Formats: sequence, C-alpha cells, structure tokens
Amino acid sequence: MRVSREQADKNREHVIDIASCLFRERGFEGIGVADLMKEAGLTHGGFYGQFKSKEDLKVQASRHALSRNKDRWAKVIAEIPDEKLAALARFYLSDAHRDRRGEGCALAALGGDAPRYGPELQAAFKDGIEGYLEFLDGIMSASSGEERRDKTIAALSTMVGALVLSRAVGDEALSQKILSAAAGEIAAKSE
Amino acid sequence: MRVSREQADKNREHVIDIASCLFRERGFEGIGVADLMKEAGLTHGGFYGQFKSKEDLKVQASRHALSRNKDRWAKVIAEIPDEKLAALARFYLSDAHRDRRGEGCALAALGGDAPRYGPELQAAFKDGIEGYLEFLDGIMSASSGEERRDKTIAALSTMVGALVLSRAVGDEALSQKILSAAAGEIAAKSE
DNA sequence: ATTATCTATAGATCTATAGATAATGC
DNA sequence: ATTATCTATAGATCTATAGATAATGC
Repeated sequence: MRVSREQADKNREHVIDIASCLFRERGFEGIGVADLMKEAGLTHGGFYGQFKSKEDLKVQASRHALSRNKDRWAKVIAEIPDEKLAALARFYLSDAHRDRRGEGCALAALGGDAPRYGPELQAAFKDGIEGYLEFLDGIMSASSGEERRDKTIAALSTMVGALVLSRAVGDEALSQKILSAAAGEIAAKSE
Repeated sequence: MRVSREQADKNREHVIDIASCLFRERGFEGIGVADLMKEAGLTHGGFYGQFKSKEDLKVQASRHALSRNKDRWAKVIAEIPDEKLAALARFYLSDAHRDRRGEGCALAALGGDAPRYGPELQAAFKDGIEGYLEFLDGIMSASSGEERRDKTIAALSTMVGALVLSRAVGDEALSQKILSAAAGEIAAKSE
C-alpha cells in the first residue's frame, strides 16, 4: 500500500492538478473529496494525509491553476513580435477557451466564487491577479506608469468579464458576439 | 396553518426575494432549502408546494435579481443629463456595490456559476444580459448600429470583470485600484 | 372540498477521522 | 520504525417526499 516518498509527492501533485481542473469545471462545491481522489486513482481516506482539509486543496488548486494559466500566456505571445495585447486577447477570447473551462483561466472560472471563502483563498487570487497585471504591463506598448497600469487593469477586466458572459448566455450567436466585440475593443484601444 | 391564496403568493415572492440575495452572497450551493425557508419564516417542507425543485428556484431567483438590477440602473441614471455611461460605471464600480454582493449585480455574483447548470438557468442569464445590453445601447452617445453594440458589450464586460476581480483580491488597496481604473477607462472611452 | 403549510423522515451525499495494512527508509 | 494509503464509519447536512393539519374558498 505504501509508496515511496517521491511517488507520494507525485500523487499529491496529481491530486492538485485534477482538482484544479474539476474545480474550474464544476465549482468548488461541485465535486467532493471522494470523487476527486477516485479520479486521481486513490482512495478517499488518503486525502487527509496529504491535505489539511478540502479548503486547503481549494487554495493550492487555485494557485496551481493561476500559475499555469500565466505560463500559458507567456508561451502564446512569445513568438509574436508586436500587437501582443491584441494577440493575447484573441487567444483569451476564443471559442476554444470558452468551451474548456477546466483548463482555462481560473479568474473567469472561479473568480466569482473566491469572495465566499477564507482569506487564504483570496490571497491566492490576489497573487494571481497581480501576476497577470505585471505580465500585461510588460506587453503594453502604450504610455507608462499609472496610466499604463490603468489600461492594463481595464484590459484584464474586459477579458475576464467577456469570458464570463460568453459562458453564461448559453447561446452560440450571442456568445460569439460577446467574444469578438470584446477582443475588437481591446485591439482597437491598444493601437 | 393554511393561508389565503394572496398570502401564499406573497410568501412565494418573499422566498424568491430572499433566495436572490442569499444565492448572490453565498452561491447556489452555499445555502440549503431548509435554511432558505427558515430565513423566510416558513418551514422546510412547504418549499415543494411552491417550487418544483431547488433548481427551479435558482432560475426564478436569478431572473428576479437580474430584473431588479436593471430597474436599479434605470433609476440611477434617470436624473443624469449626459455622460450617462460614465455615471453608471461609477455607480457600478463603487465600494458600496462591491461590498454588498447580496443586493448587487447578479452577473458578477453568479455569472461564473451559470454555465454549470441547466439550460433554463442559462436562458435566465441570456435574457438578463440582453436586457442590460439594450439598456446600455440606449444611453450610449457614440456611433450607431454594430459599432455601438460592440462598445456596449465591451463596457458591460469591463464592468462585470472589474467587479469580480475587485471582490476576489481581498485586498482593499488593489481592490480600489481595480474599481477606479476600470471606471476611468469606461469614462474616457465614452467621451 | 381544497390546499398552503407543517412535522417527520427517507435516502443520498459530504467532510473528516480512526485504526489497519504493507511497503519504504533508516 | 515510520508512514502513505486503505477500509470503514461517524456525524452532519442536503434534497425531496409522505402524510397530517387547519384555514380558505366554493
């Protein structure tokens, strides 16, 4: 039954990885500890040897998802020479991203739920959001200082809001329209 | 025990009203039927004489919240002669709105959860979002037709996204910064 | 007679823990 | 000897229903 310390570490990471997807897909309350562990190929009781509580996993899974999302952003625009923000907005506001909540942006998938939980989860989201803003600041061509930061914040807000709305309407035509309108506005503003 | 048909209607509306607040505050899964009914001064079992299921109440409470929010918007800008969109953005992106999830915009409070439920709930959100867009179209000074609709969609996305982020960070300074930056950008764009 | 609401409960599910088991790591 | 994981279960909670009760509405 017992596995090596190395394997145990891998198992824990695997649980965090699976939780980060299933929480984004079904919400923090949409999946239980037993089902999560089954999905990871482990049994229910083993969970509490690795995590303090389900809340603890919510925090770790959120940090994991936010960090992975940022890495993905960096990869997407690495090869693009200019108009980086417009390219990122197109990527973020794509059908593929909208339809894959489990792998997509944790801000859009779980940001609305974050304020209902404890300070540790909110700290995870704070760190995640600050990371995104710094990243966006780095690819913003326009202006500098406070003005740039304001534009960065507005761009992130527009992206997150549009993705949330495009997923909530449950209507393909309107959903498409929301994605393209928001992407278009961000591109126009970043010229 | 039995009350008049009129009183029964009032009771049902009261349950919907309370549910629309508590769902926004704690999430659809954050409050149970028994506690909801207790909050309304009724008993658990009575719920199923008024509603088909909890999911049914989620739909009705969402429609109720979205409709009330829109009425509120209309009142807020009724007296304002021009720069209506900027005024609405300041109202929407205020500390007061951020801190009162239970009475605030249902798109920001529950929009991220909507895609996890059935088509009837998504239809409620679709209708709500279309209502907001038509309303915003009416106060948009700039341009007309498709171009105006795009700007309307972007403005709503920015407002919803910024409110979600300002609530998720759990940090007063950053939260304030997000609200003011987004309000400023919307005002600048609507000139 | 009808029906809005009440009490009581079935049945499922959820988080967390206790104690056993068996492989690792000293 | 330690510990990662397992089985089993406690105890709480949740949705939904059954059947009783008492006031309304014909």
